[in-house]
This record gives sequence, C-alpha cells and structure tokens, in this order.
Amino acid sequence: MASIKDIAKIAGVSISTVSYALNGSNKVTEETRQRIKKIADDLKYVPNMAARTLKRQRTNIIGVYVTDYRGSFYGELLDGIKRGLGYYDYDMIVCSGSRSHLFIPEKMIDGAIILDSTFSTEEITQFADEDYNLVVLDRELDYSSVPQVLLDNKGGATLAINQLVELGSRKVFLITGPNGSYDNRQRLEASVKELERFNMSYDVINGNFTEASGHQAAEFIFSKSPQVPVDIFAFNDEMAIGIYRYLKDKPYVIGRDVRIVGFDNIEIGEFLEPKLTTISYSKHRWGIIAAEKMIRLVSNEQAEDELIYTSLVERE
Amino acid sequence: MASIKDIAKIAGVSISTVSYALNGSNKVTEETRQRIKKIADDLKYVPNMAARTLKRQRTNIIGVYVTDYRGSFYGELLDGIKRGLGYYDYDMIVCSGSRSHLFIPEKMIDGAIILDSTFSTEEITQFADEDYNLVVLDRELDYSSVPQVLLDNKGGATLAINQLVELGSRKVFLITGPNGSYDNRQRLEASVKELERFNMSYDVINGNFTEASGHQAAEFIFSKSPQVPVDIFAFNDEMAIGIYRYLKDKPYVIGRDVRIVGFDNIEIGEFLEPKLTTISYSKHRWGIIAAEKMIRLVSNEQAEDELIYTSLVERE
DNA sequence: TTGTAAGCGTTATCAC
DNA sequence: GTGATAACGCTTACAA
Repeated sequence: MASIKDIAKIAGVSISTVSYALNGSNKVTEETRQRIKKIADDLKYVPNMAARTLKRQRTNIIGVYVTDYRGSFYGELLDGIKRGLGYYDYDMIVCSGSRSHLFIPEKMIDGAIILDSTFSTEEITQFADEDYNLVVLDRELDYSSVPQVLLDNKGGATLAINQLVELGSRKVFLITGPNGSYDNRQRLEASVKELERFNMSYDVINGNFTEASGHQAAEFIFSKSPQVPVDIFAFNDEMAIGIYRYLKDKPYVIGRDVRIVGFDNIEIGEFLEPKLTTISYSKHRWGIIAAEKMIRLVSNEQAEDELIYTSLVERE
Repeated sequence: MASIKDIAKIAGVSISTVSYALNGSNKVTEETRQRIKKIADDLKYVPNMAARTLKRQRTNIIGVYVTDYRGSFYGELLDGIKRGLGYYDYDMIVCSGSRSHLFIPEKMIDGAIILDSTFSTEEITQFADEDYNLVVLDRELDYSSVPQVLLDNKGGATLAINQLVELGSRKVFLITGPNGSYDNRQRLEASVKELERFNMSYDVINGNFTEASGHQAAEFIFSKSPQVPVDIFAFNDEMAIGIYRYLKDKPYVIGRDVRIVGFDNIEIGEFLEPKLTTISYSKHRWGIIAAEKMIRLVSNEQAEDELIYTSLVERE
C-alpha cells in the first residue's frame, strides 16, 4: 500500500534517495539509510511488483506448466524444480490450462519449464523464435535454443523387456500410452527393437496411460484364456494398476501366472499385493536439472540437452 | 516484444487509438479497428502484463498456496479451484514456500487461497488488516473479512467412531496428526466426545499425518500383543496405509483382527487389500466453493464461511 | 473519431 | 550524498 513516495515524504528526502537506500546502493550515508529503512519497515513497505517489473523487464519468476494437477506424479518433480530455482533466487509458480500460456508473451515470467501436452510443438517453437526462455521435459525438439531434459525411455523399456526375458518369457504383451505421447513412442520403439533382438513374439495393445485403459487391456488379454505365464510390460504404472484391479477376482496369480513390469515407480506401486516391479528414475533430480537448464538460459548461457536415466526396481 | 507504440507507428495513428481499438471501445471506427487489429496480429502483439497491471491495479490472477507439492491430496482440489475461477475470467497460479508469500503485498495476485501451514495465523491476520483478499481452507479465524471454507472434521470423526461402534468395538486407538494442525485438533476433539458418549475406552497415539508415523503407531500397538479385534481410527489415509504396511507380514488379518477407518479418501485407498474404509468428501467441490468465495471478495461482496460435509465410505 | 498527456510505482541517469 | 527527471508500456480523461 505504501510506496516509496510516502517514505520519501516522511523522511523528507527525494524518492530516488529512498530507492538507493532500500536497494543497498553506496551512494547514500549509512545514517540516512538506517533512517529510511526504519520508516519503510514501519510502513510495511513492499515494492510493487508491476512497477519494478516494468522498469527491470524481468520478474525473477519461472513458470512451470503441467498438463493437470491430478495424479501423484508431479509432486516430487515440482519440489525438485523449486529447490533448483531457489538456489538462484528465482521464484516458481505452477500453471496449467491454455489461458495461462499467455503468461509467456505477457512477460509475467522470465521463462517456462514445460511438461504439458496442451502446448503444441508449434506453439513452443513460435515462442522459441521470439526468444522466450523455454525448457521442455516432454518432447524432442530440433531447436538448439530450447534445452530438453528427457527421460531415457528407451533405456527403461529395454530394461523392462530384459527383465521379462530373464524370467524366461516367450511372448510379451505391450500395453502402450496414447499415440501423441513422446514417451510412449519411445518406449514402444525400444521395446519392439529389444523383443526382436531376442526373437520373441509380442502383442501391442493400445492404452492411454490411464488406469481404466490398463483394466481394459487386461480384459482383452485374459478373455482369451491365454497360456500362462502371461508377461506384460505396461508403459506406465497406472495401467499396471488397472491390470491388478482386473485380476483381483480372477484365478490368475500375479507373480506366478502373470508377470507385470510397469514404468514410473509411482508411490502406490509399493502397496500393491504383490509389489509392482517397475522402471524407476529420480523425479527430484529431473526437476533439479530442469531448473539448472532454465537458470543457464536466463543467464544467457548455453544449455545442453540431458537424459534422465532409469533403473529397474525388481520387486515381487 | 511489440508494443502498442510499434502498432501505432505502423498504422499511422496515436497509441491511444490503438489502445481503444484493441480494448473494444466504441470510440473508434470499425474500419480503423480492423486495420489495427490486423497489424497487432501480424506483430503477434500481446499486452505487457506489468504495464497493464501497473495501470489497472489488478492482475486478475489468484494465488493458491499449498504446503508442498507432494501427495495425491491436492490435485482434485486445485482442479476445482481452477474451474471455479475460470468461470469468472480469473487465472490461477499455484505457489508454495515462504518466499512466494511476498506475492501478496507485492500485488502480483489479486487474492490468495490458503491451504498452507507455512503461513502463520498472525501473518494472515496482518494481511487481512491491510485489506488483501484471503480465503483460508486450513484454519479457523476470527476475522469476518477472511472467509473460511473448512472440512467438517467433527462430523467426519463422529462418523468414523460410529462405524467402529456399530462393528461392536469396545476400545479404539486414535492415531492423530500433528498438534499444530487445525484439522487434527478438530478430529481429536470430536472423536473423544463421541467415544465418551458411548462410554468406550480409547488410546491416543500421536502421529503426524505421514505414512511413516502410521507405521510407527502400528508397531507400538501390536508389539504389545493386544486383544483382537483391534480397532483403529487413523486421522488420515496416509497413516492408515502405514498401518497396512506394518501388518503385511504379521499374523493379523485386516478386516477381521484389525479394523481401520481412515480420513480423506485418497486414491490409493481403493487399491489396498482389503480396500480402506474412510471418511470422504468432495475435494473438487471444496475447490469450487473456495473459488466462489474469492470471487465474491474481489467483487467486494460479503462472503460467508462454509463447511464441506463428509461421508463414510464403507469398504472392506 | 482521433490525438495529447497524465499517471500507475519503480529504477537509473544525470546534474548539482 | 542527494534531488530532478526520464523511462518502462499501458489506460483513460480530456482536448481537438
């Protein structure tokens, strides 16, 4: 509410003196600084963001865009980003929905970290052409100015297939995500490649990363009374959970008659019975690295693409 | 990048004409409006947020403050708030961490919806005194200008106890949240009151709403080889999950030897074996109502407190 | 119907 | 060391 004008009036100095005093310039005596700071505190002065931004042409805020707020997937990632940005005195806000895409050209934020399928790649490249600072976590882009921090989906899928191979699998059901998803395409490509290397047969069943689609896929598989053991690589854990749910009142025993590998290592997996074997990676680290890339961008430094490696979590 | 100045220059008009044309004022001919709009589009003009805010003195953005980003708890709530605000042309950003509290006095946001224990109640009342628009979801406050949208914790706790009573319970273990939590205190108070009404005995075991503390509580209870059935009211689902995990390799059978009621109805509950009985409420509706209160505030209308009612979800 | 100009709250450049 | 003052990009009352 109070502005530097008010402070200046009370202190009997000009507004520029107030500004200098408050911003720690050495152009003002220690004594006046103290006096002015005291008045500012008494008035509970806080600089107006809009005015400061208008002048400075930056906000020190980074926007993180997510597809939606649901799911236990984002929490750790956001924590990581926030931590990474905090080291460098940047604030973070989390946004979702296409209206908030406007924050970018409006210059409300100094940069955007994107894990949000409501951004079209075209939209992103347009922003990139206009020199906004962007980091993408959910797609490949042929834009050297937009660093990508991507999951090593191929490595993860290869690990998953190998695990099934080691268990003696002869045939694998692949339950995929939606076609539009970059992660899905990568996982599929690597899985097929690895399966063919071992000369194994496989069936591709289209899912869409939701628990419901996993349930459906299981229905499809088991309604044909397949030969046990049935081996399944679900391209994410949520779909694997759908399979668990389908099998709950069926005679098939998970771990013996059905072997499932998931992807993402979401929290629930550990509470399933039996615990879900899955492909894991550090979401926290993913966030920290994304933040680092963004910091480099706003500092006008070059930022390289980076891969987040995966590992197999073998459970029951 | 392009400003109305650029547009004015190209169109050969003054900046005010551009502003009028773009803001749909009827002070300019349809013809010039079209011409100017065309140029603006070509230049990909987007108004600068800081400048507009500085002039208008509002941002049309509401900040939602959460304690942290983890847990599957917030997703639906945020969805609800976003939906509720969207109806009225307000944007929403999600914030966490004490640094971002500054957004409020900086006037970066027109109001704050708070579900964030890092706000002290003193801080909130100070902001309220300075006439910022606040809605709280996580505490009681004697401030008529700050509407509260609270869970009916007492109703929920009463339901939980009644459920155990109906199952024939004689004694109940209450596993609480942290002392500082308003929700926890309410649940405890109502539970005790209800238990005493039925003349039942009970033990209070201090937890802190984390899964780990639920696990510990279970360890404490079962290490004393208690008389079965053991009846437990865990003040949230996460702690109930901790109990499940503890009991996994123990001889006690949940549903027969141990009966547990949780609180919150988080998603995981349905995948536990057996499914978790819990106290439920619509997080989505909670969010929508919180948004409505905020809209009333920014419209300078009176907003009443409101309670979000709970129900028992009886599972296995 | 269009243009001029003041003002929003800061920061920063220049005189003094 | 301090004070005027221009500038950031926009909206809007008023003048033309």
